[in-house]
Amino acid sequence: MALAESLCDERGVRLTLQRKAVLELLLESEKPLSAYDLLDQLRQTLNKPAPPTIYRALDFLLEQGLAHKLESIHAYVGCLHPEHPHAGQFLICGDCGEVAEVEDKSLNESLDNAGKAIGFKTIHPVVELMGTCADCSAKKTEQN
Amino acid sequence: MALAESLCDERGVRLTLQRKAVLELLLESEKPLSAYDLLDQLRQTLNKPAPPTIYRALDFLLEQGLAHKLESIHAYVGCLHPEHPHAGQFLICGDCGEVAEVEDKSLNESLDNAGKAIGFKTIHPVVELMGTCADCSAKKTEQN
DNA sequence: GCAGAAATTTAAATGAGTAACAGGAATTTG
DNA sequence: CAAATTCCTGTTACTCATTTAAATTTCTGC
Repeated sequence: MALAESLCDERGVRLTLQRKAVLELLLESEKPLSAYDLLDQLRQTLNKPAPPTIYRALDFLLEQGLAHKLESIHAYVGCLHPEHPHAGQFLICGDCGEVAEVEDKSLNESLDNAGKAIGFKTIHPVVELMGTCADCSAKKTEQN
Repeated sequence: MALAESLCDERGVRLTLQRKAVLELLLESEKPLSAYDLLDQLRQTLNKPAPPTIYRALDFLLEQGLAHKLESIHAYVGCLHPEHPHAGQFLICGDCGEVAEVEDKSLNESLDNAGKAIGFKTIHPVVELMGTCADCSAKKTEQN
């Protein structure tokens, strides 16, 4: 969080109240939050935000690399290491809803190569693996 | 299309009128179609379908591996080789909107491995690369 | 303090997807 | 063939997600 502030300072962009509020919620929550989750939670603290407020804040955070959007579940997570731009991968557990962000070197290389054969220039890769996390796998085998 | 029919026959599932209509539209269109695009187009031929009709047909096609959903743009494409289940990757051009489906061996391996380190079991990988296709890249450099 | 830019609020519309329930066609089973 | 079951379709209405447009406020540099 302090890191986020100093980053914005360096870049000369403003981390305003609602932007900070949204980022805080995302970082505190272990699970990804949808835009409407954020809306509901912020209704209690800030002065009655409407959808555009949230979406603008989210757009800002995404641009600055402070948050990520998970396309396959329409939800957002805070980024844990926003200091360098990066293309992460997300492991999304369908049972408990938790998400792990990883950055696999060889996977990134493969991604780069995948398009090259046909001259495709990748700008933003979306890699989201839907499945079951270690904890939930263990719970399942226990039950049987 | 004939392939789709014989596949459904083998599996003992029914490729009904509206399912076939949706699949035809997807296969004919070079670009992905959103559920509402399909809705508009089918309004002219079929008898006034409502959203659930489309979504049910799409669900069926997805289950049978006859179509794919592109999560990052909320659109659907017909699958070109539905005979074996597979985990494809999609290259989506942000300029012209065209989509190429590829299946990269080493990429698939990397995907498998990415989760293993932390015991994550991948069920359905979503890999969509947003970028610029060869044609559109060429057009851009021409202009400058 | 003031002009201009950036950010926010408000209201309203569109796009995406789902729930619930009633009605029909098709296939099985007696 | 008729009854029972299942699967597919139609309709209405709703929720969630996202964007547009316009009016207003807040901030920053001069």
